[in-house]
Amino acid sequence: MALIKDEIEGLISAAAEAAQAAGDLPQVAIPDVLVERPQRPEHGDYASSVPLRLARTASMPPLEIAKLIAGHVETGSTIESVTAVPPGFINIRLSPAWLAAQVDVIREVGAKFGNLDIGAGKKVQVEFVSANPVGPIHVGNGRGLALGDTIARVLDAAGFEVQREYLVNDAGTQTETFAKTLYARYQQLFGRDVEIPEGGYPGEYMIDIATEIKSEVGDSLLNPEGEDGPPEIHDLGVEKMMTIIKDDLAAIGVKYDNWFSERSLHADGTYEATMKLLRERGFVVEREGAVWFTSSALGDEKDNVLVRSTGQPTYFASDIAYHYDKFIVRGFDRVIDIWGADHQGHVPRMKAAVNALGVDPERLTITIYQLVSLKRGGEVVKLSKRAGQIVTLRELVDEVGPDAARYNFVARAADSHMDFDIDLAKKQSAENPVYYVQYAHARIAGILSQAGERFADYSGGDVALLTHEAELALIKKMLRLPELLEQVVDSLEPHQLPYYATELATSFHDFYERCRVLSDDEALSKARLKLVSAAKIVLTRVLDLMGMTAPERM
RNA sequence: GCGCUCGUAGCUCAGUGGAUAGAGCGCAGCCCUGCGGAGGCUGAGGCCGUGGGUUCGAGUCCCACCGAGCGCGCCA
Repeated sequence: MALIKDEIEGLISAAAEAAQAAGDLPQVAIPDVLVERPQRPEHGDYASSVPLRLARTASMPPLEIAKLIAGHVETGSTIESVTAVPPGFINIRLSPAWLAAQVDVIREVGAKFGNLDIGAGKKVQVEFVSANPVGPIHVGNGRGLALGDTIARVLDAAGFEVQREYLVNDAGTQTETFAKTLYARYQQLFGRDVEIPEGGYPGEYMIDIATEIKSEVGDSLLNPEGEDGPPEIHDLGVEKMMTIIKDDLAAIGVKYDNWFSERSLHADGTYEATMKLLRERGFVVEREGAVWFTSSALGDEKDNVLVRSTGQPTYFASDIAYHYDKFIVRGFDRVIDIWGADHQGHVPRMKAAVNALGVDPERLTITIYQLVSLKRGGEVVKLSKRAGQIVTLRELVDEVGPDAARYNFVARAADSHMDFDIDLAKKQSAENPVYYVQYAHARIAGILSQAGERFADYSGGDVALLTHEAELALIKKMLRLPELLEQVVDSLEPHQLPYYATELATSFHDFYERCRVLSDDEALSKARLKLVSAAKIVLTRVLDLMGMTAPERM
């Protein structure tokens, strides 16, 4: 759908050109017209500072330029007024009649309100979390989950063909250590006096998995004492771990479209094909007994090892093959990788690698989110799988619920260092913005169900009766959603959504306090019911974009 | 030491180079004989880490410094 913002930008742009054509304004280059939303209502609904930026090149006072351009703006039915104000802003006010009419538009568009077509069906992959299958999903991963899933939802709304993917690292040294730990636990269940390996995984869940395996296959995986465990331990363990992880993800409502096995890259020849391509393109050298990728030639600080002197490929080599698969085999137009800040040093070499494969690095976006520190009772809890002191995402979701967990994770910009105070999250659960927003929805549902008794059909309501300040403010807020989505698609910063949701709820609550919906005035009641139902559509949509529910009653 | 990120109200955080810097929580008050008070309204609380610079205009861009997190492996 066309954005009113774009329309206004076009009108101002055209007005500036018209002013030039009329000889009012000198023939200088006009900067891109971008309208902003002023903070103060007396500055109108949209504003442009183009005159201020034009003042120097046009060598005219900005206010005079503003007046000239304002005089040339073609005000149709959408715009109420165009005014030039000091020091040189053009303020634009939308027509109340046009605003009121948008209520019918929103109701007509329905659940799709906010959708954009900027994606034009392009294939985008969002890969996020991809935690190694060596332990349950922890709270820190929750941030990546909320980010990734929300980005995917927004891209989907913007017309991209989106795939959510989880890379299962089933081939690395970490899962080997995991398998050794598991085998030690397994042996312990048979009374053997063995200890879990150095750097292994001491968590309780390992005993649970071992017990499960024992109950399923008995002692059939037990090798003679002193020997390593059979490979089946590894595969069975990874499989069971992935089942736990999938449950954890389901608990917070994230559904992946694809689970990609790292091992498959080696099994199906993708890895070999990738190395061959890198070699052909001259980015591979052998040195000190290892095989290196010359990333320093492509802007990285240093070269990186692809194949260890032991013959084992590094994680980095697998990751290059993985991206070869994403871009060249599967043909995604765009790939978005979401990584924690502990992988930040990996970004330049991954970009370099994609470049080396002959893929435009612009097609790969790597979003880094800062790590989460957990606070409990004012004390910082270290998040470490190996220390066994993990706080699982499941624990958090069980305590605060999936909606609150999601809201809180997505509400922080990825760049910001996040302190997640578990005690506070629990304590505030009744005073949370989460419930503030959901309450607005429940209130609407209450009104609508009550309306059913008196106004079974309000579809004939005349929205032109919606002229109250609070009504118009609510409509304006609703109309912001598509603009916001455009912004999120552009920045990939979905933390704007929760803030918008809160503002929308505030606009509704304010309207509710000031305007009685169900009254003796039948015509006005019907018009307001339309407004309320439109607000319900938009609230539901923004909650859904964050993966949250819109409860009918609380 | 070098690199990335951050530093905004008591706390947790927003703030596409624009006009008088915002929200939630917390704090002090006020508003229910009409649709859900998990609500509304008012108030207190800020040298936007420090110092320079760019600009008509800087919380926002650049540089330096201070402080915090992360990284700098033939780990992932």
